[in-house]
Amino acid sequence: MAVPRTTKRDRYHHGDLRAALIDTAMELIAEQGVQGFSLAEASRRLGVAVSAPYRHFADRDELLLAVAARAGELLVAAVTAERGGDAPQARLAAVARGYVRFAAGHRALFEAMFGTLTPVGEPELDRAMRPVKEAFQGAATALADGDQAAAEALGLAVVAAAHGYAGLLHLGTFGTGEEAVETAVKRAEAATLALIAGRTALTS
Amino acid sequence: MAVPRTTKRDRYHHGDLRAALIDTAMELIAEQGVQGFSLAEASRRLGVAVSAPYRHFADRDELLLAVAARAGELLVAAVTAERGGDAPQARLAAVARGYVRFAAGHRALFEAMFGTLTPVGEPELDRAMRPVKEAFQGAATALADGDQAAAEALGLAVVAAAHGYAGLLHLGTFGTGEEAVETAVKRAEAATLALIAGRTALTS
DNA sequence: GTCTATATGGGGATAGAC
DNA sequence: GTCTATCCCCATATAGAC
Repeated sequence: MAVPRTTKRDRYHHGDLRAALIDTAMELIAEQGVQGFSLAEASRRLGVAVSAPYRHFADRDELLLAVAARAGELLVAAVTAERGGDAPQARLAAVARGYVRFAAGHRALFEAMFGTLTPVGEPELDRAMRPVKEAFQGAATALADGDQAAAEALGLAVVAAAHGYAGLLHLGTFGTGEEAVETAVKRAEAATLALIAGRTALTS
Repeated sequence: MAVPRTTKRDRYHHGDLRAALIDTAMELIAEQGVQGFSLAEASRRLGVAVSAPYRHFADRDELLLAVAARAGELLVAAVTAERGGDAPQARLAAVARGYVRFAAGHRALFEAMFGTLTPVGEPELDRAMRPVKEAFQGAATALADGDQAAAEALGLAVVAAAHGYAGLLHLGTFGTGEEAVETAVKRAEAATLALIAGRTALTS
């Protein structure tokens, strides 16, 4: 009655359960959100015992942390993929657009990175965010006239704005659907340009 | 051994279980975070059966939604309480400071409002945020020269920035402790001033 | 060292009694 | 409106098979 998991001969060892768990977790989270995800269901999908994951992760949160780190890589990729002209202003605005678009297109993963699960200022999460911040600051450097502190301040301000618009979008402030996404993206871009225009106020 | 709940005679009916549940939930959330909160524990604290809450809330999420709404009221109060001079710029900056300070001082409640729990663009949550946005937009109006759309855009931009700095603070970007809080508050204030200075770019 | 089988305890949720 | 009883799912721990 029971369906055999593989025709040949079930390998006793999965092979790469750790990576498979992260992949499956990301799928489940994308389908049902973070709270809808369970170790048990991930194990079921992979055809392993519910206790198997504990060979690779101390607990559920540790797996979620690994997921958040992977999501961070995807976010970096999304942010650097968005292209927009050569002018420094345009590049920084493009990064902000990419950030909001990622949040819109991968809502559950985005929430997995920043959601409640965060125990207490998890250093792993800040580490995952570092490349993202660097992407923003890299684009901001050209606008800072060699002033390191100014570049850092501008980059962070644009990250914060993009992050905030993403949050408002998820709250429904701009409505729902593709139209809402575009509104949020446009607003984040405009705010980026405004921050650039008024950037002398950032380092008072 | 068991402590009687009332000296006189335990009323079979609690009286105002709904309100008591919201209060207790806020306490538990403040103590242990959102994920650490359970209906069962709240029921235990109130001396009622675990099934009693279901007369007042459809499920756990519905109670959390009520908590988020209450947290929103506290946030509005915190935001309007922060005073800072008469100049429109100073008032708007004060609102932003209040927002970040609230996020810092009531982290768990703040996360309860914006955390993962949000099913899908819950309208209740956006409703809870509306007064907050209005507080920002009210302060922004004086800077918009009677332009309604400009006031709305500026207000939202400042909300977004404040929200973003709050998120970065919780991630540990500015470190931990009171020092980190002050850094985030200062940065949010500076970003507000920068957005004001460059606000013509917001409504292109 | 990696996975299975199994057991414990807790929490969410429902049905029917009071 | 609340309680008791009940079910199911899940996180986690332990012992043992491979």
